[in-house]
Amino acid sequence: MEYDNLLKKNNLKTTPQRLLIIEKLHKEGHLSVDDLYIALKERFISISLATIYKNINIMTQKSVIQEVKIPNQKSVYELTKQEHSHVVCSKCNNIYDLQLDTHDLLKQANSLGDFCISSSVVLFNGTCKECM
Amino acid sequence: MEYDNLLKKNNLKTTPQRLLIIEKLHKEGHLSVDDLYIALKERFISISLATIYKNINIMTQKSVIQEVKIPNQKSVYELTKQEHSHVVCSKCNNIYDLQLDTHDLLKQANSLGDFCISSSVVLFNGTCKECM
DNA sequence: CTATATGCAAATAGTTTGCACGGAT
DNA sequence: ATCCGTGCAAACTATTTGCATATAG
Repeated sequence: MEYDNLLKKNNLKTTPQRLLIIEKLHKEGHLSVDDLYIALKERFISISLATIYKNINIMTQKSVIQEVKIPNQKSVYELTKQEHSHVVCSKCNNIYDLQLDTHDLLKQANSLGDFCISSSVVLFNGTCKECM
Repeated sequence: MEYDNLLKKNNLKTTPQRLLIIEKLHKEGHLSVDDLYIALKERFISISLATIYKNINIMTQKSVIQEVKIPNQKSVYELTKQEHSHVVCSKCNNIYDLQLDTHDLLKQANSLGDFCISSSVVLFNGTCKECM
Protein backbone atom coordinates (compact mmCIF):
# COMPACT_ATOMS: atom_id res chain seq x y z
CA MET A 1 0.00 0.00 0.00
CA GLU A 2 1.62 3.20 -1.19
CA TYR A 3 -0.48 5.47 1.01
CA ASP A 4 1.47 4.11 3.90
CA ASN A 5 4.61 5.66 2.50
CA LEU A 6 2.92 8.94 1.83
CA LEU A 7 2.15 9.22 5.52
CA LYS A 8 5.50 7.95 6.79
CA LYS A 9 7.38 10.35 4.56
CA ASN A 10 5.62 13.15 6.39
CA ASN A 11 6.14 11.80 9.87
CA LEU A 12 2.53 10.89 10.22
CA LYS A 13 1.67 7.61 11.83
CA THR A 14 -0.30 5.20 9.74
CA THR A 15 -3.72 4.72 11.22
CA PRO A 16 -6.74 3.02 9.70
CA GLN A 17 -8.63 6.32 9.86
CA ARG A 18 -6.01 8.16 7.87
CA LEU A 19 -5.70 5.40 5.36
CA LEU A 20 -9.41 5.46 4.78
CA ILE A 21 -9.46 9.21 4.33
CA ILE A 22 -6.79 8.92 1.69
CA GLU A 23 -8.46 5.93 0.09
CA LYS A 24 -11.79 7.72 -0.12
CA LEU A 25 -10.23 10.83 -1.59
CA HIS A 26 -8.41 8.69 -4.07
CA LYS A 27 -11.60 6.96 -5.16
CA GLU A 28 -14.05 9.84 -4.94
CA GLY A 29 -11.75 12.64 -5.91
CA HIS A 30 -13.26 15.52 -3.96
CA LEU A 31 -14.92 15.28 -0.59
CA SER A 32 -16.07 17.78 1.99
CA VAL A 33 -15.53 17.48 5.72
CA ASP A 34 -19.03 16.10 6.10
CA ASP A 35 -18.62 13.69 3.22
CA LEU A 36 -15.54 12.31 4.90
CA TYR A 37 -17.23 12.13 8.26
CA ILE A 38 -20.14 10.17 6.84
CA ALA A 39 -17.86 7.94 4.82
CA LEU A 40 -15.56 7.10 7.71
CA LYS A 41 -18.47 6.62 10.05
CA GLU A 42 -19.46 3.58 8.03
CA ARG A 43 -16.32 1.75 9.01
CA PHE A 44 -15.57 3.46 12.33
CA ILE A 45 -18.91 3.93 14.02
CA SER A 46 -17.49 5.95 16.86
CA ILE A 47 -15.21 8.19 14.86
CA SER A 48 -15.26 11.79 15.94
CA LEU A 49 -15.57 14.86 13.78
CA ALA A 50 -12.55 16.14 15.68
CA THR A 51 -10.50 13.30 14.25
CA ILE A 52 -11.58 14.24 10.76
CA TYR A 53 -10.65 17.85 11.33
CA LYS A 54 -7.35 17.04 12.97
CA ASN A 55 -6.38 14.77 10.14
CA ILE A 56 -7.52 17.13 7.44
CA ASN A 57 -5.54 19.89 9.08
CA ILE A 58 -2.33 18.02 9.56
CA MET A 59 -2.45 16.38 6.17
CA THR A 60 -3.12 19.73 4.56
CA GLN A 61 -0.20 21.20 6.44
CA LYS A 62 2.02 18.43 5.14
CA SER A 63 0.57 18.86 1.66
CA VAL A 64 -0.65 15.31 1.51
CA ILE A 65 -4.05 16.70 0.66
CA GLN A 66 -5.32 20.13 -0.22
CA GLU A 67 -8.43 22.21 0.07
CA VAL A 68 -10.36 23.27 -3.00
CA LYS A 69 -12.46 26.35 -2.42
CA ILE A 70 -15.46 26.68 -4.65
CA PRO A 71 -17.82 29.63 -5.01
CA ASN A 72 -21.18 29.04 -3.33
CA GLN A 73 -20.22 25.62 -2.06
CA LYS A 74 -18.55 23.96 0.83
CA SER A 75 -14.84 23.38 0.45
CA VAL A 76 -13.73 19.95 -0.64
CA TYR A 77 -10.42 18.17 -0.28
CA GLU A 78 -8.35 16.21 -2.73
CA LEU A 79 -5.08 14.33 -2.73
CA THR A 80 -2.21 16.57 -3.72
CA LYS A 81 -1.06 15.76 -7.21
CA GLN A 82 0.21 17.51 -10.30
CA GLU A 83 -1.17 21.04 -10.66
CA HIS A 84 -4.50 20.97 -12.44
CA SER A 85 -7.74 22.83 -12.87
CA HIS A 86 -11.29 22.05 -11.83
CA VAL A 87 -14.64 22.12 -13.50
CA VAL A 88 -17.75 22.48 -11.43
CA CYS A 89 -20.85 21.23 -13.17
CA SER A 90 -23.64 23.69 -12.53
CA LYS A 91 -26.24 20.93 -12.91
CA CYS A 92 -24.95 18.08 -10.77
CA ASN A 93 -22.39 20.07 -8.80
CA ASN A 94 -19.77 17.41 -9.32
CA ILE A 95 -16.18 18.49 -9.50
CA TYR A 96 -13.87 17.25 -12.21
CA ASP A 97 -10.16 17.53 -12.73
CA LEU A 98 -8.81 19.04 -15.88
CA GLN A 99 -5.26 19.00 -17.16
CA LEU A 100 -4.62 22.30 -18.82
CA ASP A 101 -1.66 24.11 -20.25
CA THR A 102 -1.55 27.33 -18.29
CA HIS A 103 1.73 28.44 -19.74
CA ASP A 104 0.23 31.17 -21.92
CA LEU A 105 -1.98 32.33 -19.12
CA LEU A 106 0.98 32.78 -16.80
CA LYS A 107 2.90 34.51 -19.53
CA GLN A 108 0.01 36.87 -20.12
CA ALA A 109 -0.29 37.67 -16.45
CA ASN A 110 3.43 38.22 -16.12
CA SER A 111 3.65 40.36 -19.21
CA LEU A 112 1.80 43.16 -17.46
CA GLY A 113 4.91 43.67 -15.41
CA ASP A 114 3.07 44.51 -12.22
CA PHE A 115 3.49 41.10 -10.71
CA CYS A 116 5.83 38.22 -10.57
CA ILE A 117 3.39 35.36 -10.90
CA SER A 118 4.39 31.96 -9.67
CA SER A 119 1.28 29.84 -9.94
CA SER A 120 -2.34 29.86 -10.89
CA VAL A 121 -5.56 28.27 -9.76
CA VAL A 122 -8.21 27.90 -12.40
CA LEU A 123 -11.78 26.92 -11.83
CA PHE A 124 -14.34 26.50 -14.57
CA ASN A 125 -18.06 26.60 -14.48
CA GLY A 126 -19.97 24.56 -16.96
CA THR A 127 -21.92 21.44 -17.64
CA CYS A 128 -20.49 17.97 -17.63
CA LYS A 129 -21.05 15.31 -20.26
CA GLU A 130 -23.68 13.43 -18.30
CA CYS A 131 -25.71 16.57 -17.71
CA MET A 132 -25.54 17.89 -21.26
CA MET B 1 -24.63 59.00 -6.28
CA GLU B 2 -24.75 56.05 -8.59
CA TYR B 3 -24.67 53.46 -5.80
CA ASP B 4 -28.18 54.53 -5.00
CA ASN B 5 -29.32 53.27 -8.35
CA LEU B 6 -27.46 50.03 -7.96
CA LEU B 7 -29.48 49.33 -4.85
CA LYS B 8 -32.81 50.54 -6.18
CA LYS B 9 -32.46 48.45 -9.29
CA ASN B 10 -32.31 45.42 -7.04
CA ASN B 11 -35.20 46.38 -4.80
CA LEU B 12 -32.92 47.14 -1.94
CA LYS B 13 -33.61 50.18 0.13
CA THR B 14 -30.88 52.73 0.27
CA THR B 15 -29.53 52.94 3.78
CA PRO B 16 -26.41 54.71 4.99
CA GLN B 17 -25.00 51.38 6.09
CA ARG B 18 -25.39 49.86 2.65
CA LEU B 19 -23.99 52.89 0.94
CA LEU B 20 -20.94 52.78 3.14
CA ILE B 21 -20.38 49.10 2.48
CA ILE B 22 -20.45 49.77 -1.23
CA GLU B 23 -18.31 52.86 -0.90
CA LYS B 24 -15.69 51.02 1.11
CA LEU B 25 -15.61 48.14 -1.34
CA HIS B 26 -15.29 50.61 -4.15
CA LYS B 27 -12.34 52.32 -2.52
CA GLU B 28 -10.59 49.38 -0.93
CA GLY B 29 -11.41 46.77 -3.52
CA HIS B 30 -11.52 43.64 -1.38
CA LEU B 31 -12.69 43.44 2.20
CA SER B 32 -13.53 40.63 4.57
CA VAL B 33 -16.55 40.53 6.85
CA ASP B 34 -14.40 41.75 9.71
CA ASP B 35 -12.80 44.47 7.64
CA LEU B 36 -16.24 45.76 6.82
CA TYR B 37 -17.41 45.52 10.39
CA ILE B 38 -14.45 47.52 11.62
CA ALA B 39 -14.79 50.04 8.82
CA LEU B 40 -18.50 50.63 9.35
CA LYS B 41 -18.09 50.77 13.09
CA GLU B 42 -16.16 53.99 12.64
CA ARG B 43 -19.18 55.76 11.32
CA PHE B 44 -21.94 53.72 12.97
CA ILE B 45 -20.72 52.98 16.45
CA SER B 46 -23.60 50.70 17.25
CA ILE B 47 -23.70 48.76 14.03
CA SER B 48 -24.21 45.06 14.46
CA LEU B 49 -22.30 42.24 12.84
CA ALA B 50 -25.71 40.86 11.96
CA THR B 51 -26.33 43.90 9.80
CA ILE B 52 -23.06 43.32 8.00
CA TYR B 53 -23.93 39.70 7.38
CA LYS B 54 -27.48 40.42 6.31
CA ASN B 55 -26.32 43.01 3.85
CA ILE B 56 -23.50 40.94 2.50
CA ASN B 57 -25.90 38.08 2.00
CA ILE B 58 -28.62 39.99 0.26
CA MET B 59 -26.26 42.00 -1.88
CA THR B 60 -24.47 38.83 -2.89
CA GLN B 61 -27.79 37.26 -3.76
CA LYS B 62 -28.61 40.22 -5.94
CA SER B 63 -25.12 40.15 -7.42
CA VAL B 64 -24.35 43.65 -6.31
CA ILE B 65 -21.25 42.26 -4.67
CA GLN B 66 -19.54 38.90 -4.76
CA GLU B 67 -17.42 36.70 -2.62
CA VAL B 68 -13.84 35.95 -3.54
CA LYS B 69 -12.56 32.74 -2.00
CA ILE B 70 -8.84 32.54 -1.53
CA PRO B 71 -6.74 29.57 -0.47
CA ASN B 72 -5.57 29.83 3.13
CA GLN B 73 -7.32 33.12 3.74
CA LYS B 74 -10.62 34.52 4.80
CA SER B 75 -13.03 35.29 2.01
CA VAL B 76 -13.25 38.84 0.83
CA TYR B 77 -15.98 40.67 -1.03
CA GLU B 78 -15.84 42.97 -4.01
CA LEU B 79 -18.29 44.95 -6.10
CA THR B 80 -19.51 42.94 -9.03
CA LYS B 81 -17.97 44.18 -12.23
CA GLN B 82 -16.61 42.86 -15.49
CA GLU B 83 -15.17 39.35 -15.16
CA HIS B 84 -11.56 39.52 -14.09
CA SER B 85 -8.85 37.59 -12.33
CA HIS B 86 -7.10 38.10 -9.03
CA VAL B 87 -3.53 38.10 -7.91
CA VAL B 88 -2.72 37.40 -4.30
CA CYS B 89 0.65 38.71 -3.26
CA SER B 90 2.33 36.10 -1.11
CA LYS B 91 4.30 38.78 0.71
CA CYS B 92 1.76 41.42 1.65
CA ASN B 93 -1.35 39.33 1.06
CA ASN B 94 -3.02 42.11 -0.87
CA ILE B 95 -5.40 41.19 -3.61
CA TYR B 96 -5.23 42.82 -7.00
CA ASP B 97 -7.52 42.73 -9.98
CA LEU B 98 -6.21 41.65 -13.32
CA GLN B 99 -7.85 41.99 -16.68
CA LEU B 100 -6.99 38.93 -18.68
CA ASP B 101 -7.99 37.46 -21.96
CA THR B 102 -9.28 34.03 -21.02
CA HIS B 103 -10.57 33.26 -24.46
CA ASP B 104 -7.85 30.74 -25.26
CA LEU B 105 -8.18 29.17 -21.88
CA LEU B 106 -11.89 28.60 -22.33
CA LYS B 107 -11.28 27.28 -25.79
CA GLN B 108 -8.72 24.87 -24.49
CA ALA B 109 -11.02 23.64 -21.76
CA ASN B 110 -13.90 23.25 -24.17
CA SER B 111 -11.81 21.47 -26.76
CA LEU B 112 -11.61 18.41 -24.55
CA GLY B 113 -15.24 17.82 -25.31
CA ASP B 114 -16.13 16.56 -21.88
CA PHE B 115 -17.60 19.81 -20.71
CA CYS B 116 -19.49 22.78 -21.92
CA ILE B 117 -17.62 25.52 -20.12
CA SER B 118 -19.32 28.83 -19.57
CA SER B 119 -16.99 30.79 -17.35
CA SER B 120 -13.74 30.69 -15.48
CA VAL B 121 -12.30 31.97 -12.27
CA VAL B 122 -8.58 32.50 -12.23
CA LEU B 123 -6.47 33.25 -9.23
CA PHE B 124 -2.76 33.87 -9.35
CA ASN B 125 -0.16 33.63 -6.69
CA GLY B 126 2.83 35.86 -6.93
CA THR B 127 4.54 38.97 -5.71
CA CYS B 128 3.33 42.48 -6.31
CA LYS B 129 5.43 45.39 -7.51
CA GLU B 130 5.83 46.94 -4.08
CA CYS B 131 7.03 43.69 -2.58
CA MET B 132 9.42 42.78 -5.36
C1' DC C 1 -48.63 54.29 6.00
C1' DT C 2 -46.30 50.07 4.67
C1' DA C 3 -42.53 47.48 3.93
C1' DT C 4 -38.10 46.63 4.92
C1' DA C 5 -33.61 47.49 7.54
C1' DT C 6 -31.27 47.81 11.87
C1' DG C 7 -29.48 46.31 16.31
C1' DC C 8 -29.70 43.32 19.96
C1' DA C 9 -29.81 38.80 22.01
C1' DA C 10 -30.24 34.17 21.43
C1' DA C 11 -29.71 30.22 18.56
C1' DT C 12 -27.24 27.43 15.41
C1' DA C 13 -23.23 25.86 12.72
C1' DG C 14 -18.51 25.07 12.08
C1' DT C 15 -14.04 24.28 13.98
C1' DT C 16 -10.56 23.79 17.62
C1' DT C 17 -8.70 22.38 22.05
C1' DG C 18 -7.58 19.60 26.33
C1' DC C 19 -7.45 15.46 28.26
C1' DA C 20 -7.59 10.40 29.21
C1' DC C 21 -6.98 6.32 26.87
C1' DG C 22 -5.37 3.24 23.16
C1' DG C 23 -2.53 1.97 19.34
C1' DA C 24 1.66 2.52 16.30
C1' DT C 25 6.58 2.28 16.03
C1' DA D 1 8.41 2.29 26.48
C1' DT D 2 7.44 6.39 24.06
C1' DC D 3 5.07 9.18 21.19
C1' DC D 4 1.33 10.22 18.69
C1' DG D 5 -3.64 9.54 17.35
C1' DT D 6 -8.38 8.93 18.73
C1' DG D 7 -12.75 10.05 20.79
C1' DC D 8 -15.23 12.67 23.88
C1' DA D 9 -16.68 16.95 25.93
C1' DA D 10 -16.11 21.56 26.27
C1' DA D 11 -14.61 25.87 24.30
C1' DC D 12 -14.48 29.01 20.78
C1' DT D 13 -15.50 31.28 16.37
C1' DA D 14 -18.47 32.23 12.64
C1' DT D 15 -22.92 32.88 10.96
C1' DT D 16 -28.00 33.04 11.21
C1' DT D 17 -32.46 33.97 13.20
C1' DG D 18 -36.38 36.28 15.76
C1' DC D 19 -38.07 40.17 17.44
C1' DA D 20 -38.87 45.08 18.67
C1' DT D 21 -37.82 49.46 17.00
C1' DA D 22 -36.49 52.69 13.49
C1' DT D 23 -36.24 54.41 8.86
C1' DA D 24 -36.92 54.53 3.65
C1' DG D 25 -40.10 55.04 0.09
